[in-house]
Amino acid sequence: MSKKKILPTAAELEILSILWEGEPLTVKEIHQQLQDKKDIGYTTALKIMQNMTSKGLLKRELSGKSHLYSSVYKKEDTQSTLLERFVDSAFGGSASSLVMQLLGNSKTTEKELKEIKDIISQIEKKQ
Amino acid sequence: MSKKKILPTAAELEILSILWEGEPLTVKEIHQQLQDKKDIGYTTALKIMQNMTSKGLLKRELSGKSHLYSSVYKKEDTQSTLLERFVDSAFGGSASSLVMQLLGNSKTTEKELKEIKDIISQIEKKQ
DNA sequence: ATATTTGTACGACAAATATCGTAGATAATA
DNA sequence: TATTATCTACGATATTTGTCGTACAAATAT
Repeated sequence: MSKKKILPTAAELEILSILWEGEPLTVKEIHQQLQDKKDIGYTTALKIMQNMTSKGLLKRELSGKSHLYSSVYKKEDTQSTLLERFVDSAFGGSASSLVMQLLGNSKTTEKELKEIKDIISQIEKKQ
Repeated sequence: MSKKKILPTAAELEILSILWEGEPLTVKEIHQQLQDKKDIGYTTALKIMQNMTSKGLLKRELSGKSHLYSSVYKKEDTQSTLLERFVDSAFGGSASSLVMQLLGNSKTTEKELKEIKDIISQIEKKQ
């Protein structure tokens, strides 16, 4: 038992986020997209992605001279695991108090509020 | 402008969580409570708390021979900042998709669902 | 007065992460 | 063919965090 979950670090998550929008990608493409956010060297991006591959977060295939990378785990699965851990560590396991913070936060727009409402009424219907 | 926010690490957050339940506390008291979760040495807890004090996460006052520690930032403020960063990094800034994950998660109980609903209708009333 | 307990301070160390430089291989080009 | 560009592989290094051990000071107990 106990397949211990490998969770991405902050830098790794940035790379995963890019991949989830359109896999597979080369290191070059990832590096270019990363430039929008922060300024790191090509080999840094490469190294991180190589490490992620060793850890089992990414897989890759040869394409000509270079590699095409894609994520091993689905976006939703990774998000769900990260979220679970976050609720536990930052909100003592209370999902509702997390949502309370979220809705009290000025950054949560009215549009998002409506979306959240809709989600809830849909879930209610199912039960 | 731009006082950069100091965010607690995982280990630091555990200590903060204890403090938020009843400040101030001594290192000894914190260390004892930490034992429930994990087995670390006294000086480890001490060192982390000293580092947190340097960083500005904790403040302390002398009380006899020992120090009484308390948190500098309110629970809600820290949670809010952590949450904001988490939404950005793990959910591309979309709070509603975070809530969707949360509500789809089997670990979210029906009681929590109701609480979340109540929060939302309260917020709606205000607007 | 001496020994023990209780606390802090400080330094050492390991692990994980992030960062990059350089080397070497292959492909494209001049 | 010789040069340049493009990639990967492989260290080297810095930073952060977590972890203690040891030393030292002060209070307490014997």
